[in-house]
Amino acid sequence: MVTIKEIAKICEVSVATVSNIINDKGGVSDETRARVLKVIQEMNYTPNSVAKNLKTKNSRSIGVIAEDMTVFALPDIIDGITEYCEKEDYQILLVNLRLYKKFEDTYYRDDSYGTIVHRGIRKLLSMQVEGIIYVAAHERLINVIPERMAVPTVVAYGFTNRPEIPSIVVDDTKGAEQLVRYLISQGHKKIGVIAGKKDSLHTQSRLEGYQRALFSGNILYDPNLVVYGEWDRASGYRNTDILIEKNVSAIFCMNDFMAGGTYDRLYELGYQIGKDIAVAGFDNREMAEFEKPPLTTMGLPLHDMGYRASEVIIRLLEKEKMDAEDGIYYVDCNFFERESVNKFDTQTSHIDISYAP
Amino acid sequence: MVTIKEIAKICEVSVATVSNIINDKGGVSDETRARVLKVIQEMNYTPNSVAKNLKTKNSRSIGVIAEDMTVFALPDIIDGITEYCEKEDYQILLVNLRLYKKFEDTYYRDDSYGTIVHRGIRKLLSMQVEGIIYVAAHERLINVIPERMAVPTVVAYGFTNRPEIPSIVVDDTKGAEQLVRYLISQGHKKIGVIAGKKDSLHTQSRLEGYQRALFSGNILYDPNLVVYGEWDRASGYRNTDILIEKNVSAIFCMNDFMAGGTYDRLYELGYQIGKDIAVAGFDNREMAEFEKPPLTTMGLPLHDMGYRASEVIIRLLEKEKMDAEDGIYYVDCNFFERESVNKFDTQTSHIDISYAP
DNA sequence: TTGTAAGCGTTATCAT
DNA sequence: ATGATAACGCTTACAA
Repeated sequence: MVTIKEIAKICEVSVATVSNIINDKGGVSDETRARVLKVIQEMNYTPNSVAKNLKTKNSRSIGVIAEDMTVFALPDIIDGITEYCEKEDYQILLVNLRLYKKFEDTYYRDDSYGTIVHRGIRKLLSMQVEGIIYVAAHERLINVIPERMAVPTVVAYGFTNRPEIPSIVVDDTKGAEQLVRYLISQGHKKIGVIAGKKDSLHTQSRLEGYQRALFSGNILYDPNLVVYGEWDRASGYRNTDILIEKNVSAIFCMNDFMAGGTYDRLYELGYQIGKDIAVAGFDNREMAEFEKPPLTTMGLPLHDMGYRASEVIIRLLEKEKMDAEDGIYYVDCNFFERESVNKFDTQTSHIDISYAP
Repeated sequence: MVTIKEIAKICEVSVATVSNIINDKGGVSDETRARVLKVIQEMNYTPNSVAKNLKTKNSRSIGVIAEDMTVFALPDIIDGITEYCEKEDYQILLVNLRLYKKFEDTYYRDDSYGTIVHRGIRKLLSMQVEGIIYVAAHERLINVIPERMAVPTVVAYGFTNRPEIPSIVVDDTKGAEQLVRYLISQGHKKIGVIAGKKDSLHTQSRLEGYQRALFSGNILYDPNLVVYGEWDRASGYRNTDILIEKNVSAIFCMNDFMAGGTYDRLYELGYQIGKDIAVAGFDNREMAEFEKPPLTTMGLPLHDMGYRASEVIIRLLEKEKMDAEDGIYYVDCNFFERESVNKFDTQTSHIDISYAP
């Protein structure tokens, strides 16, 4: 690798001059600048940013800790991170914890993986990253970030409860509210819910969104219309019957997988989705588009959360104040209107197989 | 950040001694070692690897250039890369080119994106990566890698035609052969193929695998039984009729999307997949598992390719010779036997709606 | 306008 | 067994 010293020697100037030219400090004659630039070009010289970093103490790099790259949310989040970082000319050091691969679905119950996280952080810090973005594999409370981090840190797709460590999360409540408002706008009043696991943050927020939409639509909230699933297709299938018995005209499933199960069951029961009954999902997983009929769903703002996370951390690096007082940034979902929601006409009753109360 | 100098001062030894202790050079009394180690612990000192890198000229980091993180193949490939790199204690610098986002599906027709790639490479090189892994978004000939790369380079999920730049690719031929052999083992002889685009490398290799399987099964290769699609669901749907007219007992779709289209059409036609007729896919996309019935398919060895890519490049760094003579490493697919392939009994004829020749 | 030299945090050589 | 010191490639006062 050619160094600044060699360029200087060839040009018969000092390294300081070369350095000044590279970094656009003034005070260099046009003649020498041209000569030096030409040689730099010819020699294909690129400054060694390790040396530069050592001297100037800014690495223009940020560390990204991914709980598990292969979980569906991560690639888009990281994509968003990289987009903004590229604009601001920051490099990314990636640490993939592979938590799902290592512990399957259980790692987040205790904090036993804390030491793995700490190791990742140390590594990144030793490489002089200026900030760290921790990307959770699913949204929950992240409490493995050490006290007194040496560099600004933000958590994407997870909460921290610590104002000094901003979190970037999905605005589940608003997303669900918007989705259910849409259902209501199509004439639905009796809207069943297949919720996720009861202790999930997503479940709680989305339920609140549902309740808000009902309220603003002047519809009584009937707790009997919400049942809890396990986020998987089977539980969507299983819970559909309960809601059908209650004679709902629309079913809001809190994720697309469960909506898939609802599709399956509804199909067996002889319903035509998008005609006899409405189904809506959440997340906008790849399959949503390929269901028959294509599933209307509320897409997670994965890319936008990553983008926002970069914005927040880079603003932190540049010492500007944050705008979210409590350090929580809610990012809006994206609505995908497809074909699974029919207009509901109160006059026309739909197929009714209710067991009658 | 605490430095080695401060540790030295506190311990009243020289920095050289501290350095020797950290790096396990001998010649230090147990007494001082213990004392220094204790202080290092207490002060939570981590060596600055930028400085270390500058001095020793090995960064233990490799650059990963991803054509587009959000394309389905990439996360698993990168996961494989990170797994091996973690074992070997190499760090990853990630550059996400975002080619699909920037150019949609056309960028790979010309090499106009070459300058974007070069910029990424320069950046990585300036950060002193010891090697570069280029990860293509879909398998094809990659000819944007500059001549005379300053560090070892390998391409994952793409060909280079340059022995000095090894490529890691899917063994499509073997995968297809294995899949079709399986079909044959289930009694199928008249096996239709919905191929991908005719000019695709995947199509050509998978077709060869099909032919090899037929040959070893002593079955005549009938070119009329292969039709070409566009890799999308619609073309699977459309081409199904052609094959059905030919009275095939099994359909091998060269990807899962087209298999989905075949499912749709077969369903309309009144066939029971996995009973009246067999369907097999390729790729093992997420949806394959959720089709009804679950689709038997040949999974792409994404993770394994990434893992192998790291192995190859790290071996290159350590100057060991490669084992693939021409620099191409074929990685085996993984078979997923599910429920879409029935045993075919020659005695029993299946539903026949052929238009009769 | 250009050059000299110190220093960033390490490791490595050579003394002591 | 330990320490002084040069060097890695760069930036930056400051001097010329």
